[in-house]
Amino acid sequence: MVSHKCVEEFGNESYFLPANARAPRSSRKRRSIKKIVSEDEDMRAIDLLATVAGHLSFESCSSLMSIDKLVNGIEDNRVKEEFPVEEKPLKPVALFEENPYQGSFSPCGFSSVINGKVENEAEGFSYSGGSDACHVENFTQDVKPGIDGDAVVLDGRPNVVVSLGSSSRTEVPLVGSCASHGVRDDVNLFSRDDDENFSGYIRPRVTKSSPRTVPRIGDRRIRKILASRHWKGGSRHADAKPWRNYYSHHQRSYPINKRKYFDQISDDYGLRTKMHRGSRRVSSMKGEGVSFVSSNSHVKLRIKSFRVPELFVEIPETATVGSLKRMVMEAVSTLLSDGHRVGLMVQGKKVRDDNKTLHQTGISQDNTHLDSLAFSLEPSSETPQVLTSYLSGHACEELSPVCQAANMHNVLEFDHDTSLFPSDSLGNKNLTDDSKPLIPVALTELASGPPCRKYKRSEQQQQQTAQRRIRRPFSVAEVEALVHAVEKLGTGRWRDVKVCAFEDAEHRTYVDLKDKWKTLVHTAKISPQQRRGEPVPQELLNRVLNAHGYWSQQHMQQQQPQSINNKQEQETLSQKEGLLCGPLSVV
DNA sequence: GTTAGGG
DNA sequence: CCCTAAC
Repeated sequence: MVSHKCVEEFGNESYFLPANARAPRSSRKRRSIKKIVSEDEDMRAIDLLATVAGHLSFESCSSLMSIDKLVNGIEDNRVKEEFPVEEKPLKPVALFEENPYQGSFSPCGFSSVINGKVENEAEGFSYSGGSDACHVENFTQDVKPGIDGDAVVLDGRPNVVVSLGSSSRTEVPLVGSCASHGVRDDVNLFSRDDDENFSGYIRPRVTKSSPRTVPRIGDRRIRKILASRHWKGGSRHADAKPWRNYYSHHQRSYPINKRKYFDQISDDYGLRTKMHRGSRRVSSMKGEGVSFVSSNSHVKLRIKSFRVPELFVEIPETATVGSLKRMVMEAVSTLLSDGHRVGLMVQGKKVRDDNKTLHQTGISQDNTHLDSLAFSLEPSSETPQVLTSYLSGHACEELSPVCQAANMHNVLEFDHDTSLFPSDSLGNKNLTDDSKPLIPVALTELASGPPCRKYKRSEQQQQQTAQRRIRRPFSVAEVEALVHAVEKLGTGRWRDVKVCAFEDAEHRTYVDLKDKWKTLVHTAKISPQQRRGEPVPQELLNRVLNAHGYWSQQHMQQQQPQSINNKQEQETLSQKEGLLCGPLSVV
């Protein structure tokens, strides 16, 4: 709560309006333009990608089909197991451990799919997506920039590539009958974790006869968009961005079961639940909804089903149904056993802090949002570092043989609930009528001169593709210093704040400070239960609100200088500024 | 180079 | 933390 008294005090003594303070930028209209441009570019990118997907699909004479039924077909074999809460140790796959974010780049750099080509931005090394483009309308598509996976090369041909989440990289040989038919028998599985970190595999393809040069269509802007999308994986906040919405829904865990099946087994689970009432045990991966059964101070949950991360399957149409079933079964089994953990969402928000009590999280016996709780399976790794694995030199070398085995193939995908496709903010109803999940399979050709040499990419690539800085949460001490500085200097003078209070903190830019202040204001406004990370003392948050309110008011008055205001006071206060920088330094 | 704001 | 328009 903002104390009126405090505000008064700040206004009289603690806050200083700089004599040269400029009108707040908020008074300048510019955002609207940017937004329009951005959306437009998004649309262009989408169009391009639609073409790609359509091409790929059409080219391979395949049609999208749901393997939902196939998934159901393996239900009888579904795994019953407990899901350990504790995380399994991550596999040491990251090449650049100091920066887990590097994993966002493909083996030879960032890859994006543009008009059927995959471009490796960093190395100027591209693949091409086969023959002439076919436009297929009403086809939804996706891009998977930066993908991880292990190529399994058998008999010189790629076989099966499965990548499940961040911590599990599993190679599952396909046991299909078509292997003997001389048809490439490769199956790719893609999985997305709950944090929008995509894991998967892009198999480049070489069209031996047409080593054409891949035009670098899609200006850099588009590639940046794609890259940017990928980075969004670290974001914790849902926003209204069309792509964001898309990913939010499609990269989230996907209920492997469908309603039909669910109904069929519901009774079974009811029984089972009773048996385990009050127990921590979870004996099923099924069931989506969760309901409460209250009694005394205990919260009792019934998990009707579990979500597993979305899977993508790529398989030749000549493969047998049986092989596909086995493959899916293996994938699911692997998913459950290899480095996944349980995720919890309450009212649409992921609960990451394992130390919070259920009550603090909002899970209480008097909780009335019975449907607001959801469990999911998710990769045990939060960061996209697995993707890094493909940055290794060996991955690049493995690429070549893979590329040699170009062939048509089909892409199947798990059927999605239409409800999972929200209308985006552009007004596009899921982009297309029978929109399907994206099928970003990059088929390309190896461009001339593979610049992808072992252990040679890092320097050049790191220069070309600026690495995202690691996340460095602000300590309470830093927050304190920031609050103090803003109290004195106000918002809008972030450079001064930096110089005065964070001069020696190399890793804190004034933009960082500005951003932190933004989040602090937000944090101060939300309920303590909704806050995450190291708790900021309420006292500090109160100061944040006070200062924010005060300076906002100052800015308002500057916009509309109706009141003559106290010119002399400003001057007086400005003179004091010099004294303020001393004790604020934070390292 | 800074600032503001959306992502 | 990133990106970028507008200064």
